Amino acid sequence: MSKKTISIKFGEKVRELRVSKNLSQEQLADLANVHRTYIGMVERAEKNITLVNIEKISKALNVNIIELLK
Amino acid sequence: MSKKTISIKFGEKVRELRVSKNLSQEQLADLANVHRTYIGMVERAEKNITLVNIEKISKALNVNIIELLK
DNA sequence: TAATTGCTACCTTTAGTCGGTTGTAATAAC
DNA sequence: GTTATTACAACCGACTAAAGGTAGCAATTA
Repeated sequence: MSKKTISIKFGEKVRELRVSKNLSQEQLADLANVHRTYIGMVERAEKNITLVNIEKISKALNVNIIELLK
Repeated sequence: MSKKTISIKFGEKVRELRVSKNLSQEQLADLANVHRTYIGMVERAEKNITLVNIEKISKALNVNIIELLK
């Protein structure tokens, strides 16, 4: 039974996919049209991301939203 | 190809599942520990819900988060 | 007419932006 | 083998926009 919060799991998944696609935080931010510092905050689970931004990031990473929540 | 935003699709799904389980907005709100009117706003896509509240509602509906985003 | 939902308005908290600085690690270069 | 140079991510306030959350009443429906 995992103690990891949903935000932590989500952030880890974003980082994993971003790195696997050889993107910097800034590059991903540009693709998703969010601020560069925001990607770092999401990956570190410092922010409680909204549904619209979850969708933006999933599109920027070229994966289905569901992949980010598995 | 659907023009429905992710928030609209999400709200419809919440309502569909809530009704199918014979819950009022208020009952679901109590289960999820959010306010009664908030559930209505989410179902009507008037709010851009955050990940933490998505999780609360999915647990209250007793479904996996993924079910709410399909 | 009782239960449920919608709508409006409001306040508090936090998501999300912005511009900058700092530390690190790798590469090359002299 | 110490010096740029480059790229990256963490961190830092300060700020703005929007989400979270509540209350009251109108409208709807069973």
